[in-house]
Amino acid sequence: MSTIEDVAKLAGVSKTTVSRVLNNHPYVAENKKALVHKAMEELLYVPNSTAQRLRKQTTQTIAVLIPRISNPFFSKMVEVMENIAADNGLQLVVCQTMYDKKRELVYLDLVKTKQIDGVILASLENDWNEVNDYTNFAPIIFCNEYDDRAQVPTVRLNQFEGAYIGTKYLIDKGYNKIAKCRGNNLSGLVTDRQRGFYHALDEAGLPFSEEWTFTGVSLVEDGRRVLREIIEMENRPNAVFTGSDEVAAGIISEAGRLDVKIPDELAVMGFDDQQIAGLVTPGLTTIHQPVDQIGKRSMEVMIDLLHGKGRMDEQLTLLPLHLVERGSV
Amino acid sequence: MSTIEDVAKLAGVSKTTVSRVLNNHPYVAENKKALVHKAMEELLYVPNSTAQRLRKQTTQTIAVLIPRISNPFFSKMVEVMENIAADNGLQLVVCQTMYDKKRELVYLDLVKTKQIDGVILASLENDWNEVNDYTNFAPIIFCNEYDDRAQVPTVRLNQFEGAYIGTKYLIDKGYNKIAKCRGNNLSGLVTDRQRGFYHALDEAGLPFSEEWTFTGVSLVEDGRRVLREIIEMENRPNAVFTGSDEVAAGIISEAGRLDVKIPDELAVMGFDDQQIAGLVTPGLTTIHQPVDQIGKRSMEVMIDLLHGKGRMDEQLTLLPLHLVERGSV
DNA sequence: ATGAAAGCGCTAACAA
DNA sequence: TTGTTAGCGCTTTCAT
Repeated sequence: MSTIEDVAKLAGVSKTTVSRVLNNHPYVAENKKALVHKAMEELLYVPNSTAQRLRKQTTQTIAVLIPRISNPFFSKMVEVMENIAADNGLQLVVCQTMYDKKRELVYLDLVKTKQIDGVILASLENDWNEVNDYTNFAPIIFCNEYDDRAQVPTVRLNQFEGAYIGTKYLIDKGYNKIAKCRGNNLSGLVTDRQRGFYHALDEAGLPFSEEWTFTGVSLVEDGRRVLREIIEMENRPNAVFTGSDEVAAGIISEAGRLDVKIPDELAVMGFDDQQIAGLVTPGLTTIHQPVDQIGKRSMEVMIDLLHGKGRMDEQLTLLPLHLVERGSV
Repeated sequence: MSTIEDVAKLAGVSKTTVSRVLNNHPYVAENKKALVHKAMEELLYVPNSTAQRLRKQTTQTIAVLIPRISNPFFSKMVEVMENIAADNGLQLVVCQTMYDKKRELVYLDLVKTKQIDGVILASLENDWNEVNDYTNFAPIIFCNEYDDRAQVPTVRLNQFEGAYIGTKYLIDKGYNKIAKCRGNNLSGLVTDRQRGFYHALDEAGLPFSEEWTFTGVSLVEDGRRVLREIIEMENRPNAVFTGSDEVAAGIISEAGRLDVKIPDELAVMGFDDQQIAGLVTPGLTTIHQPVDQIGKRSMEVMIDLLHGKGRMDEQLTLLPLHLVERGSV
């Protein structure tokens, strides 16, 4: 591999001049510029980006933390983010926490060791107190997930409202025994959804049984299990608020297998409006989250931060969500 | 940020000794080691990985090229890859070509500028001749996709056989007018699938009409379009080999909407065995590709290469595929 | 067992 | 407009 010095020698100029050509500096004579370019081609010269990084103290790399990329919501989000990153000459490192606190901290350490310029948190496993310190090392922003204590830019939806309108829709359709599902952690997002759910119930004066809360539910297979558990229940709910299209799809599919009528015997409310919502039978009535916009806006906020625009302290972007009717309710 | 020099001063030793402690060298007195550790903690010292990279001439980063991450086949593949990469202290940079030749070359340039230690090609847009030169800069391997001219390690399936058994299954079920879909490019994988498809047809003495080839088809929405076109046809096929579960799901969903009976009026053969295959109605009969294994094996081959094990010239891993019956045929 | 010094490849003051 | 020089932070000979 040839270096900037080889090019300088061959072109008969100094390293500085070569560097200037490389960085499109003004004040380089055209003839020297040509000489340098010729030398570069001759030597098949390519700048070593690691050396550039060391010198410039920047990596042109940002990390996005998600639970797992095979969740369609996140893969779509990452698709959008990566496209914008690429357009801006940035690399995107995908970090899957796999719902694990330790893995999350290992990824955050990348920031300490100067391996990345910024972090987009699209999920959060640890308590914010564990994470807060990392904000000293590089810009960290929230995307979709959030925490009230965090003084960092956040791009998200009103999850309280999302859960509220979903639940209210079920209630307005006459369902009065509504179960709900959630994963394992209780993040800002999950907490707000719970609040929205209960608020709709309270408003309508409907009861809620703890028996109707399913936890640790996030995959299609979990949805199948939930349906099987529901139909075995003594006091059986007639609707379920899933908080996830994957879970909802599992419920619907299993219902088809076991000949449980959707929505007559059980109404199913999804969340996300993933592609699958339009492919199951019946189609999934769900809360549409504008995942493209969330991903796009988040990456833009991050890029602004990297360019010194925008402030690191609180700055909230709230995106709209809405209900999509398809037939499962 | 404190550097190795700060630590050395505070501990009263040389930079060299600190570096030795950092790298678990033998021949460091226990008491000095303790001194160094204490100084590190006191200063909240973290090594700067860019400096390490420059010195060691390695990045601990590998890139994976895919069309787009939101294709469930690839998101699952990347999930597996990233987990193994993380376990081995490697970062995974996701590179979406978006089916674009230029973007693919931009990503391959990462290798030239020493930004990554290796490339996993899970798709290929350019002709291999365009790509071959890059093998001089870093290890490049094929995963799933492949090209006969490439002398690089390849982890893949027998796509000829996959297409053959899928098509033969349709024929054995009595379907005799079989359409097929493909995307836009004609890679090694796609070419082999075509050969397998035609081989089964020839063997059975079945005719094929060019009218029954749909190209530029890769998304759910494309599948919907294909179904609409098929039912308008004069000489209408009674089965379709899609080459993609997403396309197949689109066909099935649109058939449901338009009240076309699957498989009676149209049999649908998928490819991949994505999650969605078990969620549509009827379930998708499809060719199972062991995506977990492909991803896992590819990353292992790459890691071996990085460790100097394994040879860069031809080395083929062929993984098994099989048909899964579900009801769409 | 430890340290001095060279240098990985590049950029940016500063000087000329 | 160009070049000299001093590092960015780390690892690794080579001495001792």
